[in-house]
Amino acid sequence: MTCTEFDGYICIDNVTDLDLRQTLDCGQSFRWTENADGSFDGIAFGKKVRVRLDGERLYIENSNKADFESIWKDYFDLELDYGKIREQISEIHPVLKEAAKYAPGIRILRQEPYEALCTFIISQNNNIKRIKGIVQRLCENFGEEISPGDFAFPTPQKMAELSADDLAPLRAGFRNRYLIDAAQKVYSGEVDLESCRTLDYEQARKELMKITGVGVKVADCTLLFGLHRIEAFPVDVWMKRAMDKLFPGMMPSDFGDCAGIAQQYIFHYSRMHPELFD
DNA sequence: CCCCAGGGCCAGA
DNA sequence: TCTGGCCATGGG
Repeated sequence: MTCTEFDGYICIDNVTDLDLRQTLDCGQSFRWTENADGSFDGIAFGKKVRVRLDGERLYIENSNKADFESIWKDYFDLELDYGKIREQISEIHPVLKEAAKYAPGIRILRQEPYEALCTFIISQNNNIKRIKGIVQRLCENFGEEISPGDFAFPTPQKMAELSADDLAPLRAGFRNRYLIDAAQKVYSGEVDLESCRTLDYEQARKELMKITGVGVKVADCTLLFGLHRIEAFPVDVWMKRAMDKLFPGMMPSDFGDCAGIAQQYIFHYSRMHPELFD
């Protein structure tokens, strides 16, 4: 994998096990939109880019080599061998092998922890389309405008000075006060997101669950998608159905130390095959 | 009118 | 510990 810089864009070659739609539109991030030509526009870590995949070449527009090293290499998790992990987890169960083969281009993004926390607070008892709208309004109203019409995800500092009523324009309903509590506890240091990278898993969960509105599932999603704890295995309504129908008798702990990656294969496979659960 | 959506809180067993 | 009602909002 080498990164070459051109005028205003970069090209990374030998990128395998990556499909942009499978990775950016599979319910782990809510800030990417697909263009008619298959490229995606998105904002992460305060940078607006357009990404495009041509065979094993990943193009990132509006970027440079320094940002690749400090942001995008990790964001797309390009240093983890997903082919090898798929081989490992395919041994666990034949249906998991099938699910992994169905969408081999899924990768677990390394998003900003605070953004993952907030977006999955918003996700509760909600659907992906509406989650995207609320996240967009959150950024437009309270994030820094990094270029005309483009907004970074708001900082905990900015959100901590707001009240739940200030979030009314989001139309997020009962989740408003959860977002404010998250901002205040992260900003004050009462909840230390960075510590959750290395804490014992149960302790990391407890740390996040100090926040009102963060239960087991939101904590697991934050750990998986924001802190790259790939042993996390978030169980939502889709995963409950999948566990009952496709993996009877199995538990999250049966999916090993890359359970989170297995979880994404299963989640995506289940969403694409709703007829399995009729 | 109904039901559901990448849940969590709270009260009452 | 486990369960059911409730929570705002919008789409089907």
